Amino acid sequence: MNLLKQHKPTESELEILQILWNEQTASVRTVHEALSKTKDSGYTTTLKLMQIMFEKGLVTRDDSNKTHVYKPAVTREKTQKLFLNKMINTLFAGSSANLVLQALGGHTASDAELEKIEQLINQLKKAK
Amino acid sequence: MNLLKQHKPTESELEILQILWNEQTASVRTVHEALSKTKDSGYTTTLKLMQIMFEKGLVTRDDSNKTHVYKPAVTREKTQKLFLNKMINTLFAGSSANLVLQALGGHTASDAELEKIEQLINQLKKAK
DNA sequence: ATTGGCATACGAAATACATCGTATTATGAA
DNA sequence: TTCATAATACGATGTATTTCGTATGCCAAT
Repeated sequence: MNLLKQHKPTESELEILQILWNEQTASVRTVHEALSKTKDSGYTTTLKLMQIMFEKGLVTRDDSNKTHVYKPAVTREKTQKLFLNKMINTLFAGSSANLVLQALGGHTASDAELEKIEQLINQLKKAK
Repeated sequence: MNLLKQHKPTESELEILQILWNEQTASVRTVHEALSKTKDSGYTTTLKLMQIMFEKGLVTRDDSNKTHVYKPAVTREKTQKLFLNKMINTLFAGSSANLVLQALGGHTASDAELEKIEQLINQLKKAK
């Protein structure tokens, strides 16, 4: 239970974080309801997971009321970066560009999204 | 032990696959030597992992000699795609463009790499 | 032929993760 | 007040993963 460094969330923890990031704030019940759409595990499973996440420092909670209210304690961006780094290192030989090429190749992005990416590239090129 | 669908390699298995992808072909000894640079677990640990990977179908091996020779049975590309998909879904709200933006933002890519990405984007735009 | 070294096979322990059942507690309605 | 409902706490189980120790076989050099 390291409180200093960001824990690498597990698969299930990520599913829960996703919901918290969207809702900002949620009870176990709310999270469980949302999870149920794509998964079928019991309520106490969700509860237990969120309790563990609390111990790990992945979420905070307000327990002043009977029904505790949870918030994410790590940002989506930081977590994305954590996993991207890991992935770039273990799967893309350290090259972020490799990852980008693979991601763009395999999945279709909308025109608007492509525009955004192009803009970012132009910015990056200017910054040199 | 599903022989049909690609297994999702574990963390340790990915480390081994990386080495096999680079070397094309390697004995347990070779893999273990390479692993030792960044990790310190025993030789039999590496051996056992590679045996399990063989059972899962992640690698093939030639056991006609005393020292078995292993090859990757899954491609780097397929595996990259596997993890990218998972990641895009669980961390980037299903948007590959989000992932690309984050990856480009956080890591610096070389000019040449940016060029390649730009070219790909142009191709994608034309294809519509 | 013996022996030392390196290889594989395999069982078993240690850890992490996901899941659930049961006990207990708080709350609001009858 | 009593009781049903819904929430939390927590222990226990099951499974996957990582790790290692020990047994055993093979081969080459003495």
